[in-house]
Amino acid sequence: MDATKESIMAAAMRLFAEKGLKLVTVREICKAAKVNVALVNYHFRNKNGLYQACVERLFHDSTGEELCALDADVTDARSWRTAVRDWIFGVSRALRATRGGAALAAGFFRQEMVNPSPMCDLVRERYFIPVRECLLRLIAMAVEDVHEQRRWIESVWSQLCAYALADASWHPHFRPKNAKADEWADSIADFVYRQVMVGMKYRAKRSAR
Amino acid sequence: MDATKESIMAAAMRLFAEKGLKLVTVREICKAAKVNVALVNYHFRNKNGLYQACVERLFHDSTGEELCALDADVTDARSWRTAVRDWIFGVSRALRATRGGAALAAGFFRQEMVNPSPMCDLVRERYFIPVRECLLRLIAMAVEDVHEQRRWIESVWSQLCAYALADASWHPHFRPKNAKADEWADSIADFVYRQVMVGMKYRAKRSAR
DNA sequence: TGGTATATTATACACCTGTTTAAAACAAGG
DNA sequence: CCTTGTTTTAAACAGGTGTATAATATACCA
Repeated sequence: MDATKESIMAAAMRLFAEKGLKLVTVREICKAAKVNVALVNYHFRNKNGLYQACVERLFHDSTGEELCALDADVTDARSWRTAVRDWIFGVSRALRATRGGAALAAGFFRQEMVNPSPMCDLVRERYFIPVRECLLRLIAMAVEDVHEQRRWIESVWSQLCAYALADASWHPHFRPKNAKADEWADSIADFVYRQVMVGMKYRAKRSAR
Repeated sequence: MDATKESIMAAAMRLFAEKGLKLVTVREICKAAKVNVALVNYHFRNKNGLYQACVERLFHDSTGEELCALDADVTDARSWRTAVRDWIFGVSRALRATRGGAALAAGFFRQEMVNPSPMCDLVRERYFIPVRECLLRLIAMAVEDVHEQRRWIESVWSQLCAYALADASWHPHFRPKNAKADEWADSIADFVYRQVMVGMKYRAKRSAR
């Protein structure tokens, strides 16, 4: 019954994540899913409906749940540091995942970031904002000024996103030769972590909460 | 004579910068240029030829020339600091230009970065690399380790690029309310500058050169 | 087994894509 | 004037796009 529906969604997710809504054709999806062209309209109303279904599923079982709770157990400077580090490495690896659901989410994210579809809002509210909020809470434990907090978030976020946004064919040109892609990316994440550690110092606040 | 040729190129540049090679149609360009559809093939061989002509012109009178010479006059710590600052603000403003040739260059850059065309190499060699090389020379005056130099470049570059890469519709969501776009972007550029100043210290080297 | 609802198929529709062609308009020099 | 070379035009080409339709196949329950 919905075996074909699943087959279509699987192919669609892969292709949409790779090329975005506009550059993927319905026939392309159906050929990859080995089903008739009319079935996407039958099961999903139209191309946009299929895209919408993909986004909703992908960000319903929200990919970044553990990234939103990293600030929960912070009690002292040491746990704060590990939380920050886990967040940075978690986001870094999520954004450049190449396999599994995380890779699909990263693809949709990249597409929506650069070429927003009507589903852009959902992706933002359901994924970006919550994940960033967690980092905001962590940073708020160390930085007083609200604007400075935002600048720090933007700093960390943009450095990690750059890898996901730039097409993969660019990376080799901006990387030391003889350096493996993953190792270099991790070394950059570590650099961001060190930046944060140098730039701010955790201090326990008993005031709010 | 070449009045129509110019008209076509002007319209094409604007549209390519906005939507990229694949999402712009020949008819769309010709309608904007108020010329017949066949003229783009007559004057530029085909759609790709037109795109190629746009890129070549745009990056021939290379937009970022002054950004490549900022390290020339550095003699002491103070001139080094202003050179770094000028580079950061120069690149930041170039990448988010909204008018003139710089805006077109920024658009093509964004498109090539995310959805590379066959002209990607030219854009990289003629624009990215030289501009980044200048920052590399500046950083090399303060940081010994070669890998650390690269990480710094990547750090600065990615933070500035993030603004250009993310679609403009995203920015309002990641910005303090009541903050004007340009002011906020400048404040981020200043933040990057401060990061660099905190992270490294200029020291005169009489060794090489 | 027959009947009904669901799922799938092949095909067609109207429109858009980049590109081509042959005819027309134009320029300028003899 | 006519001729020659260049530019512009309208029309058409072959192929691709999303979507709709009517006919078939399949499932499942009475």
